[in-house]
Amino acid sequence: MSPKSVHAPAAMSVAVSAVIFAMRPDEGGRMHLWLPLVRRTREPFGGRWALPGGWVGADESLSDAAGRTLHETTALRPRYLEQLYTFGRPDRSPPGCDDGRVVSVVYTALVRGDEAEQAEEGENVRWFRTDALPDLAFDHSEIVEYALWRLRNKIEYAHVAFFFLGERFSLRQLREVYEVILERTLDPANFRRRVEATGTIVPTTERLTGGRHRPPRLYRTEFTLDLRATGPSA
Amino acid sequence: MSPKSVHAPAAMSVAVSAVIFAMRPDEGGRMHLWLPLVRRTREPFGGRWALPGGWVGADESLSDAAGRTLHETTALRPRYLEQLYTFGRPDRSPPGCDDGRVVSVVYTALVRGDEAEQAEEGENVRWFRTDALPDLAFDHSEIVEYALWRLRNKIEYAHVAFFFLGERFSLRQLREVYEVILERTLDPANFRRRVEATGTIVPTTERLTGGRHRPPRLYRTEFTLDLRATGPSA
DNA sequence: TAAATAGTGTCTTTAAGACACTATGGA
DNA sequence: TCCATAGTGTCTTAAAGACACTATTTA
Repeated sequence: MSPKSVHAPAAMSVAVSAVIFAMRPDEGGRMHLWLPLVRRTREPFGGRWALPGGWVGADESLSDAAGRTLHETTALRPRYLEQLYTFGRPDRSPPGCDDGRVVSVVYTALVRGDEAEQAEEGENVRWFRTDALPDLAFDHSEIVEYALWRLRNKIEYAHVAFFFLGERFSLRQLREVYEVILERTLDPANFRRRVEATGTIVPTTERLTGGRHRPPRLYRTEFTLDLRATGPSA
Repeated sequence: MSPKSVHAPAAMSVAVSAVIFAMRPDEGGRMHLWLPLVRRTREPFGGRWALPGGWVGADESLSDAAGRTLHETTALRPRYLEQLYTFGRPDRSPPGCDDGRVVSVVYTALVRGDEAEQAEEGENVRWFRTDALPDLAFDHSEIVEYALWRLRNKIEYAHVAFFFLGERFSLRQLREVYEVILERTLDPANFRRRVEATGTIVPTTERLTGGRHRPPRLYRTEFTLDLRATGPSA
């Protein structure tokens, strides 16, 4: 038997959240993926960590709302912001929750490591390594898992790695982004050939000095994300 | 200057729509991609064709709502239903529209050709070839374009072609699905090798008789879509 | 036996991976 | 001069494509 048809919209709130990824070294200098979480100050899940987010304004697009709310909590302004998935199970919030039913449109954002440094951190905002996350509020653990899965797939066929890096980068830095996300090492020689063949990077005359070894050439990319390629401009 | 922060949810309605694809021959026997549209009986866009859809019930998941509303209008029960994208620009509905602001979670569904035959058709529900669509209501033309783009990409790496076919199928039928979606011909020999190598199809002892030529072997697949691979169970 | 499609074999091209080797700046 | 990493060359393997060829059923 089918459920009854619905002739009028039900009462529902629309929220946005963001999974914000950054590539940063740990204390030992090893690179990892990190994301910022905010501590909930209210029930439900008071005290638990959650993805940054908030309500969508009446005259605001979903992506604008995602950009605004993540800026309000983390002070970040990512260059990359893409819709990930919309979560709307009726039981997402525990029973007796004030907010009623909430549909969350979740975005993935990518920021550079140096941007992440500048991001405000405090008692209620903190960066976590993706391989050492606490149990999150709501279904946010599941959401992060899915965002990681999508990022790993996406990096294989889309030019998203550049969003983790600055204007100029060495091939080692680029390779490190791939290695951390794919969780395996890549042959430097083969990686170089592959990425050079795609034609998405351009060598500059600059070199990266400071290491105690031969300084690598720096590259740049004119590549700017075509949003039509990843999702409509919505 | 940033927009003001939003401390309470705004009034918004959540709707679902479905882009339902089927593979069917035209009068001349040539295969094409088709989708069912419904004629709007109310303003805005009264008389224009639109994607089937409706409101999300208060205690209904988004995918359940998508399945229910598309069944109500087309009588179809697709085996494949996947979230495509969520559209929420504030100006999606023309000004002065009764429904207020609407956020639409759009799903893609795949059905077999013989199922499509059974689907009710009438004055207000009709199948259209994807290469000969009228101007649709709202932003639905843009949505269909994006769904087509995603389908073309998806068929390259995911096992979605089987959802267009019945329990048993010849390699030619499978190849035809690929050819129609990718809009190019594929070498039969190389296609056979490629699809056999993936191990997703199993030969049966049956053959497809009736043609005036050597009858092809029929294959089947135990493959059932793992929804975790395409999107979380939401 | 002719038409038509099923199905096989094989050569070429291209991309990916393994890995040895040379190059060069800094301590 | 040695160390560490940058960067090159080359061989092997696997996959994709082109295309000739054989096989089998129905009209």
